[in-house]
Amino acid sequence: MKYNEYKNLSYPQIGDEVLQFWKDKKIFEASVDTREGAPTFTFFEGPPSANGTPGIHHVMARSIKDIFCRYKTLQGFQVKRKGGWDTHGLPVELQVEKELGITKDDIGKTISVEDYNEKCRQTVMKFTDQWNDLTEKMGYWVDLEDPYITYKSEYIESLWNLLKRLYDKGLLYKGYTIQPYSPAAGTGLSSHELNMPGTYKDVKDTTIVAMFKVTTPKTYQVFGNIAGVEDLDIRILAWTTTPWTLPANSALTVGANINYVLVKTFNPYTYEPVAVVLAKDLVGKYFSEKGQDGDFDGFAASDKKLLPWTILAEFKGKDLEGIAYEQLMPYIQPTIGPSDKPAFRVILGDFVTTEDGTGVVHTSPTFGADDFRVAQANGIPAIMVKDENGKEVPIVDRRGRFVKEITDYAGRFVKPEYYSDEEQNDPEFRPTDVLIAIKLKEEGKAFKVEKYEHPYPHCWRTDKPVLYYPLDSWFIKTTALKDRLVELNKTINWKPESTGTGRFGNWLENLVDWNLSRSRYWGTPLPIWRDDYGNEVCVGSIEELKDFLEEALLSGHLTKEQAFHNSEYLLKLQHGDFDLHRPYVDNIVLVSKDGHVMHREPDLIDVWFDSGAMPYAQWHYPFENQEIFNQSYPADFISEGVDQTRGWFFTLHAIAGMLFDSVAFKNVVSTGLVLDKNGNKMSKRLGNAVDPFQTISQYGPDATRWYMITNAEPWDNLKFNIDGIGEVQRKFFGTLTNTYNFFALYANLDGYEFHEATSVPVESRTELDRWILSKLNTLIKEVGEQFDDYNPTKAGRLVQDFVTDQLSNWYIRLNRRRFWNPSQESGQGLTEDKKAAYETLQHCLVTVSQLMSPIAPFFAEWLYKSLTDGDRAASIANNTGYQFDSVHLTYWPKIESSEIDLDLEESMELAQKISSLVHSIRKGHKLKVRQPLSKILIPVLSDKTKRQIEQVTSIILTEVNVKTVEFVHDDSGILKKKIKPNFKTLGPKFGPKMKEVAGAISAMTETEIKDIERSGAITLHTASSPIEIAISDVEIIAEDVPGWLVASEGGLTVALDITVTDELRLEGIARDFVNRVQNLRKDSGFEVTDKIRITLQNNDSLLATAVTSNKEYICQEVQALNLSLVGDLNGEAKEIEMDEFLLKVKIEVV
RNA sequence: GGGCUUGUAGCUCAGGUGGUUAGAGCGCGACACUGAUAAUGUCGAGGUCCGUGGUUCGAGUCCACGCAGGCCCA
Repeated sequence: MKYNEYKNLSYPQIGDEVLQFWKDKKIFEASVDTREGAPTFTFFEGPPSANGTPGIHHVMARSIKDIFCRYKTLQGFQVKRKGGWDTHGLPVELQVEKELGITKDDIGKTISVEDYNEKCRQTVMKFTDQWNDLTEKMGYWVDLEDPYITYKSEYIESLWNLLKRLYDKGLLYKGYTIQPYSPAAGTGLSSHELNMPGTYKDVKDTTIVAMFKVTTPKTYQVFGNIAGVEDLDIRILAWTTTPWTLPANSALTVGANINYVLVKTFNPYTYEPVAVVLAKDLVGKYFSEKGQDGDFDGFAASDKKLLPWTILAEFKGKDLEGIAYEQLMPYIQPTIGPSDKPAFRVILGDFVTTEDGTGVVHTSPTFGADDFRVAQANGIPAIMVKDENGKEVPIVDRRGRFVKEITDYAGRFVKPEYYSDEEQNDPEFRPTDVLIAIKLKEEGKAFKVEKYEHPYPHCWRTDKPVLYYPLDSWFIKTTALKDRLVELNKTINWKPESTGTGRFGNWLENLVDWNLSRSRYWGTPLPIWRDDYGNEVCVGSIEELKDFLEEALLSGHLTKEQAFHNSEYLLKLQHGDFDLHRPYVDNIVLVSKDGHVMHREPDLIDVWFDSGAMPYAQWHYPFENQEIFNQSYPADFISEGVDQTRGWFFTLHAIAGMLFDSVAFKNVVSTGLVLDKNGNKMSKRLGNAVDPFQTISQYGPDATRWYMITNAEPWDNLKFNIDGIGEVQRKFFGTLTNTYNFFALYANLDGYEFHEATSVPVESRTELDRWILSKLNTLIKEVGEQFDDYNPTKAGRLVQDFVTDQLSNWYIRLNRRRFWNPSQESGQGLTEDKKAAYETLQHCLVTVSQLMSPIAPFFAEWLYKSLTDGDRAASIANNTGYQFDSVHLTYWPKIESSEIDLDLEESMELAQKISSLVHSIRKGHKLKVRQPLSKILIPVLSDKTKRQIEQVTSIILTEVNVKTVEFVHDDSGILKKKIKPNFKTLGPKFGPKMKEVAGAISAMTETEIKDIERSGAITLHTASSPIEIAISDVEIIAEDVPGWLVASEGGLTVALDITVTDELRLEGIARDFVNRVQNLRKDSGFEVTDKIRITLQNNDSLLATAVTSNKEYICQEVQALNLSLVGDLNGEAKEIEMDEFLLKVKIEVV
């Protein structure tokens, strides 16, 4: 047997078998090796972390990656894809802590850093086996033999090298960020620690609405028009729940589009006249309605409980920008840096709301993250002091006390909770916030002081409130190259585009410096050593580290212990069994040129730097593989989830742009999420997560991949419904398998073999053959275009529609007769016609296997091999088409333009439409297809349509079981025409008069329609004026043939003669008879090739006549050698129901 | 709160540059076929195109404002 036939095909089994085949024959390796020397297509693998188990969304993400790599391989590119593992970072640490039942506090106490990191190293690869297993089973081709692993020394060395390059360019610097900090514990808190339950507690704080005095109001336009402005004491109101930050105030932030008002009133504590600025929406919060436009003159004499007030002016926040005010608590003057502007000004910020407060935010860059950001963006300096080493520090020390420069409160804790219980319980005790409130009231700088209850974060260790506090951090100065990064981004092809221009583009536009520092244990150490005297080195390689170590040892400035650690490490470096992680590198002490010892900055770097550096570090560049790197940079293609936009996509882009003035990737597909079928996020906790292993073992990898890819475009979220996979399996894979089996069944019966040299020339094949080949070539073109456009969804849908609608439902169905025509046994050999049919179908199927192979690699392989294995040896010998062992080693099919016949495609479309219309009429009149009818009438208004229909007439006739097609021409006089306005052309001409014109056109008489057809134009008279209509402004269709049954759709009309003549009736009965005999054959278990003898009991003259007069036809159809009518069958007959007869018949194999 | 994104039939999705009657598959109903048969085909029912305004002769499509979901960031 040449083509394997399959009963009860199991898709998971195909997966297993093909996987084994790939392994045995090393097909993946071959798919790379056979492209040696060809242009490369570079793909970067975004490394997953193997410390968790893979989920169904990984199948999705990796299918996308796999698809384009396979596609480009088919296109002839060499596509190397190195796998990788992300191994550092917080999730690993957390998992280890969970497993060991410890917290970060235990590190260095109950467990050494050394042991802790060792545990991380083991844990991080914990599920590697599962990942590898899934990778194989889902058919993701990636090199797992030699993956990059981010914790390896080579990898880290590359990172150090990149950091050194940044450092040398002055792009790596030490600054600070505002982070949650616990003075009681003396440590910063991660966002994870801040999200722990119980962290936020309701506390009652003293809050102050402070009054910031505007200097020289009349110089500002916004106040300029106010009468008597020079006499006003204008104060901007700003509310704070942390009064202790007021001495550090250096700006006020307002919302650009928020409405503010200037309100004339009195200071509620000093009763001095004043005019205050606050958000309009919040006026009601501070002023009672009774006081509006109240008695100003009589206020002094009143009990002063009711403040009179009146609105003097209203303006937008943006009108206030730049206004200067007097420093509220002038203990310390800001040091103005080179890029700074003066402090104590009004600036704009997007985080301002009118939910509470005054709509003006008191801004102290050292004690608020928003404050810091907005201040930096506006060049506002911070209020800082210098410590004993001349280093700038905030006005609150690390224990939470004011520094000495804040004379009134020097040494006081800013939060009462930092005092001991005893101190707090002293009746004389006043929290610092209260002292500040009193002082401001006395100075006439407070508008309102009150207690306010709100949630505030607390340190989970000490239970004391957290401060937002500036902590040292290392930064990459991404802002310095922002413009270039924006430029480079414009050259990247983003799918979808909006991620690139929107999410990513906006992110670049609003870029801040990249904070590299992480206070952790398991990660890449920052390779910077420094002392307290301004000396600093950045180590860029292991070689350098050796040199520095040697220098340090020779310097004589090390203690005994330091020298011991250093020489120990140096020895390890020399032997190659070193570890660049903590704690080992922490013990290295270097010595500066002027003889000071330098310690490593204790930070680790952001893991995103690890992954963003993979283009270089995966090859241990620049220490090794320079050539490979140069060939494979930048990447042609990457793909990850859209959530990576500010993660991996950014870090890749930033490093490439800053160090190599290049993009890191040219094309990127950012993928959406995989949700459950109800659109909820999948999570193990909710139990709605789908197990990828189970899915693949149940449905096989191909249906799973096909479903995920064709159901939604990659960047849309996918609502994953397992039933959808079943549907894809039945609909697409089932149909395709059936189609193949159909081919195999008859090809084997006929002993068909493919010989390229003697194949039937395309031009001498049938209409249907040429049509499907034309469709096929169109398909190749379109699928290629979609893959080129990185749209696998559209590509897959095109293939699927071709297979189900065109190939199976039209080509195969209409050609069945050709295939089962028993030419071989009747001694004719394989006729030219049959051969053409096999060749056409086989070619279609092989091509389909290629087109679908990127998406469904296993099934495509199975299909390809089933179709071509038998021809392999000959093909190799003759260097012809089917020489490749695997579909994945073939080359993308060439588009044979000469085989594309769009006119024929249109013809066939007409045939399909006409057939459908006839079926519809038959249906409406309960005329089953088996009853032949005599005539279809098709009105045609153009010669082209007529010719196109004529080309496929025979196909239509067989499909709908009608004897003839007749065309009704325009001049026959029996057509009834309908005229419709063509709005597209009429629109520009008539515009507003459209309704009138459309009405006039619809009302045209038969004569007028003839007129416009003849002369190409006509003048119509509407109510207002005569109008000129051209033939192109209307659409004329023949929609009715009076006296006939008619159906029409889209301008195509079909009329059907439903008269059943006696002759047709007999023929119908004969067909019915054939049908019953066929059933009987099948029920009796005869072989398809068996010849039979039929004996029919003559008990009805109509039936007898029908059978006799169609005897030849019947015999041929049911392969009867003999058909006889007898008087009585003596009970040997089978009784079968026909519509109106009781059939008594006997069949036997001859 | 901000940026991006999605909303069309019971479900999953199509619907260049606006053109009047909005499509497909599944599901559902009916029928046909019975030599692709645990297949297959045909026909049918099913829609306030998230809402409200606006632009236009004409809006599923363009604009504005909302509502609901998603992601990222605060």
